[in-house]
Amino acid sequence: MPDIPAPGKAVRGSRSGSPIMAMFDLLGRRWAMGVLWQLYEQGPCTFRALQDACESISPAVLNSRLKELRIAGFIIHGEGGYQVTDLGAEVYRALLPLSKVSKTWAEALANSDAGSSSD
Amino acid sequence: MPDIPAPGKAVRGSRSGSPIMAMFDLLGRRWAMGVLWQLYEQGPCTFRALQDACESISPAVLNSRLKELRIAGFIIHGEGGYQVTDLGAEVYRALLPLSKVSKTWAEALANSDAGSSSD
DNA sequence: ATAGTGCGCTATTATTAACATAGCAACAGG
DNA sequence: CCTGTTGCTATGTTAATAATAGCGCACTAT
Repeated sequence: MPDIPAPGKAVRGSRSGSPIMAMFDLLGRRWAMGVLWQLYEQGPCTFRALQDACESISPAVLNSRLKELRIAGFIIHGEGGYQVTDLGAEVYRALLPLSKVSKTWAEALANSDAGSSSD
Repeated sequence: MPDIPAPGKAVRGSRSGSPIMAMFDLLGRRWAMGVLWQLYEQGPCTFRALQDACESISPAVLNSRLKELRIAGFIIHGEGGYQVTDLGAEVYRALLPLSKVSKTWAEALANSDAGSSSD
């Protein structure tokens, strides 16, 4: 198991482990944000339900991300299956602005596509 | 050149290409958020200055991320070197809540570490 | 013309992460 | 015992990233 990023320890982009860089290191891995996002939206669910929600994630990667997010304290594996913690929910909410921008992005691309062929 | 994620096209986590999943696919790559973050903080700068700011990014990866972010429309390569676009600045601002949570995370870890040995 | 500098990258090789698929061990119900 | 579901691991393959060296270009000074 590779080391899990955490504030205070050397991470990608910051040898001193600045919190934001540790966060980037943790969430900047394949499926990390997607898993957290889906887990929040689905509510507590099983490994396989989460795997389904992600459409095409392999169990090995899902397990890695779950382990990392669990050690980070963003999710737990309790009664009703996997679920986000309070901290995890905060992270989810911190991703909401990104969702908003992504829609702006989609519109910007739609406009530039429409304009590039006719004008 | 591998394909760059964009809303509307099949991406990791969404075959239909939902904007947020496209965003996750784009930003969920090594260094992607870090590069955008540093570029915004540094202001317009050269390839090598940006490489320095990232402490330990290889030129190949930096170039890949820059290409992807450029195609996405988050950054441009103009007069003063590389710099974020208006859309890129919006993405940066959307990452600010994540920075805030990362500090909460750091404190949570510090507290749990302090408590785990004595209690 | 030549040498030096900084620029944005590319080439190369090695290592690591991720993918895809199959399947295990544990538990529950019948 | 048989079937189904659970969380998860093993395996072989492919893609991504790392680490380092260095290229071609433009500019400057000599």
